[in-house]
Amino acid sequence: MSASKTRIYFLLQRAAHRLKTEADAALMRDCGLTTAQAAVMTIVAEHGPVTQKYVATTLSQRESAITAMASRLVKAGLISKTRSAADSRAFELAITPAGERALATTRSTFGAINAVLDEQIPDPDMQALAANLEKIMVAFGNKN
Amino acid sequence: MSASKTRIYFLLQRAAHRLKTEADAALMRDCGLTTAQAAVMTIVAEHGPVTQKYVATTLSQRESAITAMASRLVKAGLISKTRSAADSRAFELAITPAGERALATTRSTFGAINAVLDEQIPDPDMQALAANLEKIMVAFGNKN
DNA sequence: GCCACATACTTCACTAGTGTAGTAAATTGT
DNA sequence: ACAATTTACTACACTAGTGAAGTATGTGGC
Repeated sequence: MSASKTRIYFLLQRAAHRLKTEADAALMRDCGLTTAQAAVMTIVAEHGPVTQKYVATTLSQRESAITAMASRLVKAGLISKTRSAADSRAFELAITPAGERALATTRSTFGAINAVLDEQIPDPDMQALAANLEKIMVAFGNKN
Repeated sequence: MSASKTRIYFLLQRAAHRLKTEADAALMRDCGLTTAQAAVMTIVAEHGPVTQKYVATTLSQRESAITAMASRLVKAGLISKTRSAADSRAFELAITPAGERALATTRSTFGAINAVLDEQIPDPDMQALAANLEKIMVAFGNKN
């Protein structure tokens, strides 16, 4: 079963879209966040003060996407954005206490989603899935 | 390796996003289409005249997304949109000759993308990946 | 020291999707 | 037969991304 026979491109996109839509609805209901916001906030929270460029590269996105996302998160009081002392072109993004609290509430929501995934895809298959997705990441990208 | 340990949610989203971005760029360069447009046109071309509801359900999207997409495709002359004789609430979407030609040019572009995927993920693994993505489709959705 | 280039970010027009609230046509129950 | 409900689609405000063009700051070569 080659890529073309499995129509793997569209299958991957549809699976990702369905999962995203479900996760978005659950996260919005439980935490008032979108999954895209949670992704950025997780990076900011885990890797200390980071530049927008760092977030963009980590998420394989353009800087302009992060400009818009950061302004929404700052407006919502979830992250802070201050000029870097070391490089006055750059900004430092940091998580706020409110952001930390919001992020904490996402754990159980993602926990529930992961539980459904674990139920449907047991351990060795999950590992294989992760490995195959990593291979796709390698095949397409790291042209950062 | 459970879902949470592999961070499977974000891994899947990033892999899908990278692949989509690459495919979008290649398709725009070669055929002047986006992958989202190609997805809708493929459905319209393969399943004869279809309603917008059918396209929305097939792609796990809302009808409002198809309203907007259809109007862009009609504007570009790639599909036609006519009132259904059987149900005058509904429309019938059909591919135009220009749409057919545009869609034909996408084959080799998707062929090239599939070749990269096949190179990175050989046969048995590709089959496993497809099966696991199908499981995600089952776990999240078919609430149509 | 300065000029050319690279880097960090912004802005804008665009595609593409959700979700809610609406309209008009079809269907169903009694 | 006709009211209530469902269905197919639209409109709108919103999030979220690309890609191209622009600004301002940093950096390396000479």
